[in-house]
Amino acid sequence: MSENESRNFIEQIIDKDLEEGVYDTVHTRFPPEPNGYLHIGHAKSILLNYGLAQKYNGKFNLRFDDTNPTKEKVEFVESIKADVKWLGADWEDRLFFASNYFGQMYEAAVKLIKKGKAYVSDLSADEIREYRGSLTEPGREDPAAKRSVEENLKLFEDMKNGKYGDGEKVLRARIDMASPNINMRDPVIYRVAHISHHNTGDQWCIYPMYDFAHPIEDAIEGVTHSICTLEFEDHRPLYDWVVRELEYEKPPKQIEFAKLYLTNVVTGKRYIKRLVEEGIVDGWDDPRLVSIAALRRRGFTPESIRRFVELCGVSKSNSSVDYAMLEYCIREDLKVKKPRMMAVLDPVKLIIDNYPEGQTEMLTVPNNLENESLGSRQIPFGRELYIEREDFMEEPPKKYFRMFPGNEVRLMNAYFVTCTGCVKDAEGRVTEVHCTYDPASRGGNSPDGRKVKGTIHWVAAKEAIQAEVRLYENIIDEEKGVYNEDGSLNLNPNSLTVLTECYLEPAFAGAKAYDSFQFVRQGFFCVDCKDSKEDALVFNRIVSLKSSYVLPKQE
RNA sequence: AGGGCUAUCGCCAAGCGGUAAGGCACAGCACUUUGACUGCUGCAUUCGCUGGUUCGAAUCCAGCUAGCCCUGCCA
Repeated sequence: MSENESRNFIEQIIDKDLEEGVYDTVHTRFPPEPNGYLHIGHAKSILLNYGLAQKYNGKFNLRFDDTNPTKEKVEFVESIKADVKWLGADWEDRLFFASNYFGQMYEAAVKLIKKGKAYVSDLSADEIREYRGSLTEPGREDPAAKRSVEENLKLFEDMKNGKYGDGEKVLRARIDMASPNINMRDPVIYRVAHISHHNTGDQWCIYPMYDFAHPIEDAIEGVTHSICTLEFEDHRPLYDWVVRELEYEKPPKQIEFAKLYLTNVVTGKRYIKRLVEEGIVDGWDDPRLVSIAALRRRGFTPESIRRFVELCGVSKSNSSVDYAMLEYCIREDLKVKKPRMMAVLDPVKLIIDNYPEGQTEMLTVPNNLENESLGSRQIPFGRELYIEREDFMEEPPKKYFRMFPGNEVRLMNAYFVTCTGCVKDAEGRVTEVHCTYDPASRGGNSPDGRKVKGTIHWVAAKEAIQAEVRLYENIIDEEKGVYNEDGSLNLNPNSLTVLTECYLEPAFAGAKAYDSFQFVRQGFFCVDCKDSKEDALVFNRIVSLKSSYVLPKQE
């Protein structure tokens, strides 16, 4: 790391800690609860934690914070592991489960009881809420708060041994019922739940609460900087209380940062759930969503997401990053890494009248002019081609320099052609565009040095692969924002357009799921995996190139 | 008198008492085997507001204002 690089506020804290000897190493963790799928917001946390470990030559753990069996499933454990791995965060051999510490947590609770810092309460959930007071009024002491250590020990053991039903008893930390911070008003730290746990099965019927469990998990693993989001700021005094009362040496320290929000994107679980249930999207990995799986399916690379998170920065102010920033990152990444291919999305036939009928020739074209290491490929060229409907205009506006009668353009990497006219159907719709070619201009340059202003892409009609292309746009209408006045989601009805008559270069025949490509003037495409049938290539258009189709403004 | 946090360009974000970095977006020009890409140029006399301290304040102090979070036996 370079000295003059500016450091974010977390790095500044770490620098200070290292300098003052508070810690002599950096150890971070990503602690998801396995209760759903990861999204772009989690990516920020993962990459932030992993990045810090890398930067300071420290360690990074992946830990499942599975202390509430009512919400957790193994299915999510697997998808989370896959997503974290895909993003490139390497936890090496440090994959942990909070549930594996249940024994130590139980002992920690016993220790608190012995110190007189915790007691078993008989209050119901409703009563506890009532006793807790309100934002402006202090809470009242729990009637059970004065129980003896011996009695608490016995009761807690009974809780563990299944003597009580769900909700009958809880263990509370004895802190301060009058604290202005509601989290400190004798928080519940253990509850009874007779439910099978995905990892520990029926071994336990009491489970620790997050506020109690999390600092212990961090301490056990030797985590130094426990990074979480802003809403936990109020919990920090409790975090500190737990590690202090449990007398850990070099206790971990909690640091909070602002979550990543994207403009005009739904990240709330309940909204996504609704979109899925109502069939508006086709699942948690629908390309219009921003789950990690959706981004992957849409062709985003791990590198592009890493870059994005890096560009967003880290701070404590709530903010919403412009979606255009994400698109910029994938464009940047793909444009030097991927071949630039040709595809015609809205085809019209182009017939070269002076090209021999039945002849096909192979042309060698560079894959990417900016990256020679990508080599070149062979593409077929023939008498009949497909070009983009918008690349021909019978009566062109000013400054239009693609195809129109009498104009000469370059077929990219092929020949110069001069438009001679078009054929229209009964409705006046152009069905064929005609032209003649200059055989001397093979490869796209004329030996006499004459220039053309326009270059267009094309695909040989006979050899082209017909594919279905799905164009995904943001599911939220960008003009109106995320919510309507009544609080409902403001959905964009055109968020998915399916084009069935699209023609791609034959080179795509071998494309695999998740392969992404850059297309000349048309953005980036990714081979979809989910719905692709055996013999059909389905492409998702992922990002459009800015203003690629825009004609000059007409006066 | 409930507590905590935040406020710098349309969107992120540096800045940590010495006179407003950078990126995205946007606009213009140039270049171009696509009008993309690339390159260049432009884009906050001003840092939520009002006072104060200082030779000097986005940075320190005071008082306001606005936004976010907190009354789960969720995390």
